[in-house]
Amino acid sequence: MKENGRKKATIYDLSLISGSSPSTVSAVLNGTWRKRRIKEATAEFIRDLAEKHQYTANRQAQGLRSSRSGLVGLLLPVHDNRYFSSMAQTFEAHVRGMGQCPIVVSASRDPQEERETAESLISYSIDELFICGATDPDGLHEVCEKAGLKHVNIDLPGTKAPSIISDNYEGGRMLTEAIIRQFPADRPLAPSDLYLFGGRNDHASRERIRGFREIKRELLGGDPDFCIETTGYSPNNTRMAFEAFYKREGRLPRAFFVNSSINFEGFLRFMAGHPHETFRDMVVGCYDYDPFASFLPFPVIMIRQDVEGMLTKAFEVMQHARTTPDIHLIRPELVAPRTALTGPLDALKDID
Amino acid sequence: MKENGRKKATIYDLSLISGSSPSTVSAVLNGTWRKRRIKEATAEFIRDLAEKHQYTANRQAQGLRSSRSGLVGLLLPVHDNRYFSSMAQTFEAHVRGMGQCPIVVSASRDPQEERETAESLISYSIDELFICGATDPDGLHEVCEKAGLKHVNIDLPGTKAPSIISDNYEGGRMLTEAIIRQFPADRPLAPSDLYLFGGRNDHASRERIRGFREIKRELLGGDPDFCIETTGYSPNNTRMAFEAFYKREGRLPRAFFVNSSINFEGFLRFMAGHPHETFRDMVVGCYDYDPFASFLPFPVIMIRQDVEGMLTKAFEVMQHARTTPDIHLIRPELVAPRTALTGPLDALKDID
DNA sequence: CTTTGTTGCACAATCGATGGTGCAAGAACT
DNA sequence: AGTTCTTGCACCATCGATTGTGCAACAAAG
Repeated sequence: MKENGRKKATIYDLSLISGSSPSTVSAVLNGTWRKRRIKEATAEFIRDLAEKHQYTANRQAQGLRSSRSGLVGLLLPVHDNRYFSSMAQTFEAHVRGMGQCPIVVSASRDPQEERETAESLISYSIDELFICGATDPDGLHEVCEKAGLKHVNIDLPGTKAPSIISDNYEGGRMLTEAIIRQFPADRPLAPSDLYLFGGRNDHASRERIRGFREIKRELLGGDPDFCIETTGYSPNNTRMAFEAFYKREGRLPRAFFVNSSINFEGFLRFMAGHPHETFRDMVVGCYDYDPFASFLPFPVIMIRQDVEGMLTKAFEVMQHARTTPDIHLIRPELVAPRTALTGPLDALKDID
Repeated sequence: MKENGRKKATIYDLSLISGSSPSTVSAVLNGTWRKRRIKEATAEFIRDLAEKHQYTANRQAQGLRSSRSGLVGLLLPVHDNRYFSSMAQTFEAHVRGMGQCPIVVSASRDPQEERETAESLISYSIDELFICGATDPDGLHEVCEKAGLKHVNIDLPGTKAPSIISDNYEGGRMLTEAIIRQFPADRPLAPSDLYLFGGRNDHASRERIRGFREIKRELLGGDPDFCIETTGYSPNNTRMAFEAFYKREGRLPRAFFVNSSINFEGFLRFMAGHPHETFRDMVVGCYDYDPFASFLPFPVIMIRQDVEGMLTKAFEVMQHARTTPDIHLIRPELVAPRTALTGPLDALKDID
């Protein structure tokens, strides 16, 4: 009906139609009108007009003037993985709940790319940045700091901004203990039967390994160095580590701990090249949860990090604007084999 | 060293320092300076200054003036799933490759939320919108159209904008045929042995079902209606469908086709409540690929949609600014059981 | 009837970049 | 020397909102 042809209505359009000034229209539509002592009736009238003309504010103009964009960023290593994608899903729900707009980007665990990505987000004047699993949190801190951008670390800690991370030490212990207890007392695990694959020299890996080694010593009475193979985070390197092991030993370890589902995917690649029988009597623990992985043909014990808990804490820390580099540990959850947990997907309304 | 204390440098700052006018600085830094006949030397000088002061343009101001933001949107149903998260990953690479900024959001397969999300993106003046798996593509079309926003549909077609979708009919046939051929000739599948679970009344499901039924008739000589159970896309409804089936029949079908990995997750929930033996001699086909699902304790044949191919096509269509609602079919790939394909993750550099 | 307050709004500067237009200085040409 | 180009840039309006300030009009107080 209206002349709402192609271009969006602005406060100036509404100003002309309503006979009020642009500033009045602006105040009414952004909620500051009481402070400006604008009559209820005027406000009412303008609000109706806005609705009728489907007015929505131009966020760029708003942002330019107020230097707040309404954008909240989440920087991930990658999307394509259950842990990070559920982080994205949960993050989005939080941000939308606050009336802001989520913007999720990945930076491939590359310090340079991390910084450039952050710069790029900053050029859009994002209001806050959640840094998840960054390789170089302190480098990112500098970039953010210089731009006056509030930020917290998630999953991997930095030394200059608050960090919310999984309790990797405890998680490592829980998972390792669960692996060990999976074996009956009559054919118990020897220290050299239990390996750890994956991870690199980051805080998370180190803590998990610390937990792994400690509990091995406690429960198995030993903890040889050669049982630790840090392969980095690439699936292919992980596969090659398993191939090498297999070639060397003629078999797989009776049990092993994989540092993440991405490393576990490397093991899948190994599996693809070997027959079913290779994987009997084997127990795997994985520091990540993936529902399909939980049902593989051998017992897979998993750790599910408390994504909801971590993000809730992260938003809380962000609000209180603490800039002290405290570290908050969030306890993860042990997931028994053959377990299908519910997740963010279950929030979907399923209409047909 | 410089006074680059807290606030970012603007063209005005550089203008003062360089002695050139803001418009000259602007032209130099945005590349239009040749058109404006600015001396090479001047340009050089200003570029150096910009670098020294770490100048980056304020995208909001740019966007406000030019009504182009450099943001490119991808609207997904959900993040938390291998198909969509790999869509996000690939999308991001494309967009970044074009020097733009990706913005990926999900809308839970809810038509209302889809529209509101699009409106919200529009208020940021995004330049293009890729609509993936939308429940109501035509509703979204209207919203975009009204704002003059270029858009294409992916995964689920609309009737008013170009669409790039998986060849669901062919994929349905391929997958069904592969399931059937998994059974040896001496104990072949009967028509009533092969079911289909999941999906709703959308284009993708309909086409897959059409392929499923046709090939059943061709190869098995029959195709009873009761073998189709459309359960929607929620894991829980899918689980309940399997529970009901199991209670009714006292067993599972010898083989079934699940419409998506999300429905497959519903089956996992069923599995969690039943012992291993329940799942012997069973074959599953799933219209989606997940590496872990491929290694479950029974043969799982999967379809991998050609995410890279679909997006490449989508960007191409977007560029050519076709607005005719053509439908482009992209052939998916059949994935044999126990297969670990490489994906976007493999592009990561893995440094340690 | 003046003085002092309050109410309700309009005006105009501003955020940082873009792009049309104008204009001086020097070159080229007659 | 006078006219016409060309070169190289400066000026200024503009995008759509926000916000500090000013000021009528009317009410209340003295």
